[in-house]
This record gives sequence, structure tokens and C-alpha cells, in this order.
Amino acid sequence: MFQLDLKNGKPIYEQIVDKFKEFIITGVLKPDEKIPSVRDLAKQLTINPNTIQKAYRELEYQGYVYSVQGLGSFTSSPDKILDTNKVDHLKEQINNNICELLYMGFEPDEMEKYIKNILSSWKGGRQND
Amino acid sequence: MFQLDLKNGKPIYEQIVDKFKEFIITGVLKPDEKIPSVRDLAKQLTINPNTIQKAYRELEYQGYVYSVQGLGSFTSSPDKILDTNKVDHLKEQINNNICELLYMGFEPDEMEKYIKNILSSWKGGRQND
Amino acid sequence: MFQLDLKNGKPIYEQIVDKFKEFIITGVLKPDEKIPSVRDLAKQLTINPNTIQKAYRELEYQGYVYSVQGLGSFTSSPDKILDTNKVDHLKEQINNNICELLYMGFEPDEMEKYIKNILSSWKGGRQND
Amino acid sequence: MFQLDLKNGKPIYEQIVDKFKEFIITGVLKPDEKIPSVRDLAKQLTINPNTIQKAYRELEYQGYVYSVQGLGSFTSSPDKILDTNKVDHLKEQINNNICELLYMGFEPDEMEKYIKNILSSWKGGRQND
DNA sequence: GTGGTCTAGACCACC
DNA sequence: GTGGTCTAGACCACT
Repeated sequence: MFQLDLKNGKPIYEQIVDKFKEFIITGVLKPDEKIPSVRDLAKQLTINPNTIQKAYRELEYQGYVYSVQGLGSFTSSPDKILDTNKVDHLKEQINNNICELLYMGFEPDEMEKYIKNILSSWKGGRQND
Repeated sequence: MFQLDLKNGKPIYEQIVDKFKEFIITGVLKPDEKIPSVRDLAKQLTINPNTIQKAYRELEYQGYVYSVQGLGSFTSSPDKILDTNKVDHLKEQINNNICELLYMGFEPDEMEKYIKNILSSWKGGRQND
Repeated sequence: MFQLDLKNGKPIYEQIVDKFKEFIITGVLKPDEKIPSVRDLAKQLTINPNTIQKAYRELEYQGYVYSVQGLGSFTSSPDKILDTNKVDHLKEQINNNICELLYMGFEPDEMEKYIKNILSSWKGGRQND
Repeated sequence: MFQLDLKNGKPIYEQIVDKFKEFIITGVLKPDEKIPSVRDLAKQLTINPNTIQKAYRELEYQGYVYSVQGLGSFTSSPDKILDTNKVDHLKEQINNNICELLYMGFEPDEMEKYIKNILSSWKGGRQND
């Protein structure tokens, strides 16, 4: 399903969380789609099932998946609810990263183009929803 | 000089690194300006000198400060050399964060305005350099 | 595993870094091979675990090993990417050392033989990769 | 006379030692030539005279300069005496640096050319002695 | 005074 | 079990 990168220092469970979030956000995984069982994914990635378990718990806590006893885990549909804390944190992080790039000599015009690209491809990719 | 949050899970030394990076990037600290000695800052923040030392070393690795035995630590002037790996990493992070916000229902137009704001205040703040 | 010299002024952690680099460069340690845990090596060398940790972190910065929480530390496979700064620094150091030897009366022909020896044994040792 | 680089981490006195050694070895400073007084050099480099003092002591210990009471310090003539310890240390360092470059992907042929270059320019530069 | 190294020992997060 | 963070306090080298 996806590759882990042990070298980048990120905890394994966090990489799994991020990958699933990416798939859900970009629409690779549709709402209410079943995701692999803990044991299957653990076997496939050859890592400890506890690690998968922890990742799924975190995804559930963040509202990206829900689990049904005896059936498995499924992706949630987006809530369209703006969690103010999370929004503020994300905005601040975006701000910091942009400033760091600018400080390194990245051109503001280049940056604006890059952002527009992201936004337009978002609108495009979401027209079929 | 600044506040630490000892509860949010983020390592103390990392908070210090981020704060200094922010000060340097935003121009609060000018190039080759002396920063507090390891012991002074440790006393001021009432944390262990080793923790400050670790933060300063990390800042040195990342190219934001340099230290001279017997003299002190100083902010580095930016080399304006784009490290491809770092740029790619920052861009990917920006992309992910923006997509996550959009997925949560944040309006693309709102986002564009927010980015423009960052860029214009960057240009403005840098005019006096 | 190896011997330390606590008297020669060279920091212990640096000696460990150099030893591991030597093992990795000469192929004694193969890529992605597990290296001793921080605590084990500390016990074996009868030095403090923090010192080992520092050495491993330095090795990680230099790209020779990577660490995974809960799993251990492993040798990295070389990326074969020539970092211009590092190359220049190494070349300058070689140049300086050679000139110093020549100045001390070491014969240029002798030197040429010595270098050829290094190069040929490098090619030989690497044939099995 | 020369520039100091505070950012590279090397102690200041060591940089001075290395610079003088380089000048003496490459023949920029001829044997028995007078070198600047401690106070003059300190003023010129805007650093503490004690630091110069320490550098000169080290140069004297290594046999590159000698000082005469009331007259100043002068460069020594090369002794042509091979200090076995030093020779072995330098050779090992050359070996290590070459292997590190080769490991990084530097071509052995390229390396051989580089060394030959050093040796031939040494012979050329020394014909006039 | 400055930064840098090291120890002893505690605690946490991850697998 | 693993690596990572932090403290308390000692000692060294450099300016």
C-alpha cells in the first residue's frame, strides 16, 4: 500500500497516520471505505501490530477514521467543522515554513505561483466529489 | 527573552531552536549579533545549561548561528544558498498543511488572501535591510 | 569492538564517530547493518550512555547511520552524492598534510608510491561489493 | 596578513598556527624571516594578544619558528628530520581522508591526478630553493 | 568570562 | 527492549 522511511527519524506510527491522512485528504481513499486490518497491514509492512494499532487509534482520535467492532476500520466523511485550535496551529506552521523558505532566498513570486498551483489543483481534484 | 511551554510535549531544546530561528528569520536578531551565553540563558529560563547547549548546537548545524570558544555564540548571516533537500521538504510540508486546512472546510479564497498577506508583509519588513 | 584512548585529548565521542566511519567506509559494517545499542556499547566501553548517544547523533548528521526509536541504530547506505563543501574541505586537508610531509623531507616518489598503494587496495577491497 | 574564520569552529590560535605553517611550508615566508610582533598582529586581527602568544608558543614547540629575546620571532629553516610519530599520524590522516573521498564516490583516477598535481607543483615551487 | 565534554542517573516515547 | 530528553554538577580548553 505504501512505503515506510525509517531514516527520516519520524516515528513509524506517525508515518502511517500521515500517509492515511494524505490518502483521505487527497481523495485516494473515499469516505466510508474500509482500510486494511491491523494484522494485515502489520504483516505487509513487516512491523509490529501494536504500531499499527497505535496509528489507527490516533487516526480515530483525529476524526479521520472510525472503527466498528467485528467489521474493521473505515474512513470518515469530512466534518466540515473548523477546529479553531487545529486551524490556528496549521496556519502558524504554514506561515513559519513560508518565511523560512523566503529567508533562504526563495522568490516571493515563485512562492505565490506555487501556492496558486496547490489551490487550483485542489479545486480541480474536488470537482468530482 | 521568551516563554517556554514545558507541557506541550515539544522538547525544550527544540522550542528554543524554533524561537531563535524565528527571531533570525524575521530580522529581530541581526547577522553576527551576539546571543546570550549558554549559562545566562539557562539561568534566565531556569533550565539546565546542557539543554541550551544542545539547542545552540542544533542551530549551528542548521546554519543559523556559530559559536566560538571563549567568545560566545553569534547569529550567522544567511548564505542564500538553496539546499534542495530542505526546500523540497518545506514545500511538501506547506502543501500538506494547506490541503489539510482545505479538507477541513477552509475556503481556498480565504487561504489565498492569507498567503498574500504573509508575502506582502515579508516584502514590507525586508525593505529596510 | 574497539579501543578508546582517553588520554590523547581527542573527545571520546569523536573517537567513536571516527571508528564507526572507518568501519563503514572500509566495508567492515555493511549497509543497513544494526550497530550496538546505546546502552550496550556504553556498558562495553565503560563510558556514559550520553557519550555514545552524542556519537551516534553526530554519525546521523554526517549521514553514516540512522536511528529508529524502539528499534535501534543502523548503518546508512552511501548516497554517492558529492557534497561540494565536504569534498573541498577533504581535498584541502589532503593537500596540507601532503605538503607538510614533503616539507619535513618525505620524498615525493615515496609519497606517490604510498598513494598508489591506498588507491589500489581500495579498488581491490571493493571488488566484492 | 590573513583572514580569520570564526565560523568554522576551529580555535583562533589554531587557525593562526595553521596559517603560519602554510606560509612557511609553501615558501611564502622564507627561513629566518621575521614574523610580526605579538602586539602588532593582535591589533591587526583585533583579537586578544594572549591568543597570538599561544599560537607563537605552539609554532615554536612544533619547530616552525624561534624567538630571540628583545628581537622578536623568526621562521626556522626546515630540519629535514623525520619525526616518526608525526609522519605516521600525517600518513594515517591522508589515508583516512582519501578513503572518505573515495567512499563518497570520488573517482580513484581523479584522485591520482589530483595527487600528481600536488606533487609536481611541489617540485616546481621548490626548484628555486 | 566563554563554549565543549563527560558522568550519573532519571524519565519518557516508541516498538 | 530501543532511542531521546533532561537535570545536576564537574572539569577542561579557549579568549
